[in-house]
Amino acid sequence: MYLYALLNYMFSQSEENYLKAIFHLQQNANGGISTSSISEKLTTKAASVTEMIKKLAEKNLVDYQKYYGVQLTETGRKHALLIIRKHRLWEFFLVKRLNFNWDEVHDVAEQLEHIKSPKLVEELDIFLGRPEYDPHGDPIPDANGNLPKAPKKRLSGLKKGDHAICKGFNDNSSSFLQFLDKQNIGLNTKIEVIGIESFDETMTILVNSNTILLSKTATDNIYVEH
Amino acid sequence: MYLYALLNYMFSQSEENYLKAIFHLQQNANGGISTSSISEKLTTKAASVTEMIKKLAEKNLVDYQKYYGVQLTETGRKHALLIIRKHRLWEFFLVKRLNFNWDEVHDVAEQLEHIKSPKLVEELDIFLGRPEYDPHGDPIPDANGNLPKAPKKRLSGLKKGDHAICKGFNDNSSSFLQFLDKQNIGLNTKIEVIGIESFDETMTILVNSNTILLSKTATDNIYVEH
DNA sequence: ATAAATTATTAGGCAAACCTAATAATTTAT
DNA sequence: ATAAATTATTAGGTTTGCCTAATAATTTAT
Ligand SMILES: [Mn+2]
Ligand SMILES: [Mn+2]
Ligand SMILES: [Mn+2]
Ligand SMILES: [Mn+2]
Repeated sequence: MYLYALLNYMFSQSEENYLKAIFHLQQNANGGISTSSISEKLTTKAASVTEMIKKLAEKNLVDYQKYYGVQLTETGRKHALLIIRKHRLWEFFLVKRLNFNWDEVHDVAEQLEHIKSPKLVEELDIFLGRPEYDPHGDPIPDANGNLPKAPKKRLSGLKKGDHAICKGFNDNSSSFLQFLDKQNIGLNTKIEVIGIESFDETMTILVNSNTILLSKTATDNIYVEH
Repeated sequence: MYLYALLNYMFSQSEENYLKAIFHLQQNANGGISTSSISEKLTTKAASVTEMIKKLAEKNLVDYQKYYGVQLTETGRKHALLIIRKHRLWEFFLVKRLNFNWDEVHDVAEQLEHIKSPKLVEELDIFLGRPEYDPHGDPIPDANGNLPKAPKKRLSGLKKGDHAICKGFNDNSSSFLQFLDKQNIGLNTKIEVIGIESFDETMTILVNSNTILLSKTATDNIYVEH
């Protein structure tokens, strides 16, 4: 597709990182994305964000209204999804083919997602068997930017006696992923809720016949299918 | 290895491209590498080269004597070899795993060679079965920067009646590689010299029972084992 | 040996992507 | 409704890596 090829060579790494950040911020927000939230996500200063936002608006990747934040245009959204597609395909590759652990792949994928080659993305996708989810359970957009949107439910929403399967995480940080490793919780792990403390919502669950305690913070960050 | 890890995160893409260019220029030259040759190889202006060279000298990657060109230091050479290792491993990956043709991989490898992750290089190498040669017949340096140095002989040096096996090319440009494809000449192709025109050294060779004519320019650019 | 031609360096600028400090607009509190 | 606090923008720098034009050193030709 011609548009795709064009899109693919047009933007700098920095611009791509802004698009991705705005896309992710839009997932849990309605209305314009604030300068400060972008600045926090990218650990840059607000002044730099304003500057970049103007450039992105110039290129029709975002709609920008001074003092009222930005929103991705359709073009901006498509390109953000392409970067996310590449990020997640590479993470899958690293874990499933190169023996990386799931807590080691993010930083490398942050680099690989900027490699510009439409053929590479397509062939990698084929090579990997067109995976639908990355190693953290996050959906991989297809070549047209379509996301298999499975509505996610938090483990913290379950009740005593409920059975569930772990399907993803809100927090993909190495430290949380390593914690999950220690508790033997991974993608598609079967879980049973044994009990919930009334005073702080600490949850007792059963994982592979082991009893484990999880804080409310932890259970909030675990998505399940129920 | 600590030195390796340090090296691996220290240099910009631009600096790495200079190191690689200088390394390749040193292969066919003795003494200092001239500013103009680097400028030509990287298609930048001489003034930019002088500037960058000073920075590389500052970082002890090259020895630089004003007006007499540069030479890589041991550290510079090690790092150049790491970039070349990555470049060639990725080319191998693209051709052998992702169905790229050998004339399509160079530009993508130019991007991939700058990805910074020692683990990625090592795991990729293992995944690919520790290949010794890239798809163009160029040797892949090992993790310590050692190159399997097979002395290369030009096809143009052979005589009527000689048999040989194609082992590499001096020119890795898409156009030359595509020309070779058309003539059914690839790595390890068996060749027999049928005759050589005395006036322009055009060579008649036998490839898979087909008779082919190759210009002196072409036979100069084909390396053989004999 | 000197002049001409070639090659390299320096000087001075520019664009991208950051920054800090100063100012302006909006939002929240009184 | 006004003042205070918060958030965003603008103004003015910095660094990296590139450029052109001017100058300097080296090499080649006479
Ligand atoms: Mn990630
Ligand atoms: Mn992920
Ligand atoms: Mn190459
Ligand atoms: Mn190659």
